[in-house]
Amino acid sequence: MPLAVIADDEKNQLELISFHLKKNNFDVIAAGDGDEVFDLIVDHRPDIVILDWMMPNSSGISVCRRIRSSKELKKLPIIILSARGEDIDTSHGLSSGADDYITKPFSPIELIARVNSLLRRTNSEINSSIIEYEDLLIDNDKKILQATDNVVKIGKTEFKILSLLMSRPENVFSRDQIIDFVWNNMPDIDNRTVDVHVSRLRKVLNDNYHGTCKIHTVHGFGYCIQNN
Amino acid sequence: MPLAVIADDEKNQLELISFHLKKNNFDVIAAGDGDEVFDLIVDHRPDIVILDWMMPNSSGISVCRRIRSSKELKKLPIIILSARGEDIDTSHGLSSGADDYITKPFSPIELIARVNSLLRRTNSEINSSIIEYEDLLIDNDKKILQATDNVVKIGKTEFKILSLLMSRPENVFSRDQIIDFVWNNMPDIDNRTVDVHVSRLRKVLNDNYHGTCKIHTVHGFGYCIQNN
DNA sequence: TATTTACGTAACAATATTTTAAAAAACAAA
DNA sequence: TTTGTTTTTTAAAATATTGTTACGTAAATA
Repeated sequence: MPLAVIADDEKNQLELISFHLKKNNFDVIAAGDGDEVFDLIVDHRPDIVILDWMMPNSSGISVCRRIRSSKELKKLPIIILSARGEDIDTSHGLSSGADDYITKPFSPIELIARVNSLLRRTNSEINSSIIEYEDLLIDNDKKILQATDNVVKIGKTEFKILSLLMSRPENVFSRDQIIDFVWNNMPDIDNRTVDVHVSRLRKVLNDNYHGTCKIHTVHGFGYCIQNN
Repeated sequence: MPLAVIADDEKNQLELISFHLKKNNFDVIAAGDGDEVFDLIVDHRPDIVILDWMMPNSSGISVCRRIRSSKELKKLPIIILSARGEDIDTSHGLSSGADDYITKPFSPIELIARVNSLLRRTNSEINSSIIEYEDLLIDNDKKILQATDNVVKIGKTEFKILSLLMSRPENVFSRDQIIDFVWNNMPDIDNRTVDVHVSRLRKVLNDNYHGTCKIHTVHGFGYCIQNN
């Protein structure tokens, strides 16, 4: 669940944006002015920030600048909201570094579309996309699993589970952790379902790959991938 | 720091644009008429050019044509400005080779957004004028697809989709990514629409080309172009 | 050992995804 | 305008994947 920090001094606007983001599976932290928002960003490390152009204390632009000049936050995706015809000259200027601009009024659909689009853009650049362990290789760009050089076809769910396990070899993941990751906290997924997918995954690996590692069951705890 | 050359015969306008670009970390060289501007471009090799439609001596459009017909400058990103009253059909303006087209009056924020967006677009691999993969060749200047040497006629949408896929062979693009690219983040394009265009693309390729690669479906993820 | 709890997996049902033809809508040219 | 082209939506059929159940087996506990 991605986390968005939004800042706008108009309470209505703030609630509206918040509502629509939440409806689309975002966690939302809302701020009413520009000073507040920077601290929130530092504390919570959101995946995206949405800033109103005009705010008390510190304008959207100035927050934006502070973000861009911070080593830690430099790459944080930022969307700026501005009213059409807002007088830019009297504000602190335009040197923003925002990734996208949306002019008010905008439709909720447009907002969500722009937010998602921006996240896709920035994610695909940042994701290193390849996870390797022993002679297994997951390529997230190509969406394939390579086992000792032959490409193995697996379903989306198995793909995600294997990605998770391989992201931290030898680390034991509980079924709940796996459900959180694969199904995004869907509350009504049965634990046994995880077993079934692991079982399928094992079968595929068994049939297509005879390397050194496999998925281990850690009784009472969960699963991990490991040698032996 | 990117360098922009701007040309406008109205001094106020010129200064305004210059001001905002500078605020946004651009270096700016300003020209007052159409003859002057071409020399400046040749001398300074800017990253982007912004031209007024109506100028003494040489119109924006004619400068634009000269740029596009120069081997060296062919790829230079160009934005054309025109007053709302100036009744120019957009297609004519764009067919002169401009990459974007803004009608006055525009807000500074819009200008900056468009400039940045254009720079992002043109920096990416996808817009390099020729994309080759196996025995397929896309020529972005001539807007044609060559399949093993015969020119194949395809629609604009199919052209763009194929461009995207071929820009990163074997990379899987989600339907949403495809929509982002082809329809410019339009929020209300149905995912099924992508399928239809891919379907048509496949048919065209099937009928006109018998090479080694084709468009693969990656169930649950999207499409990619690849051998086999 | 007997009992309880956890795990594995086959088989089936429920879902989801993809393909494509065809209708509707949008667009461009004459 | 009409005509022809391209694009988008729709919907139904074809595929593929996923989730549940049920029951056998294994491991832990007492």
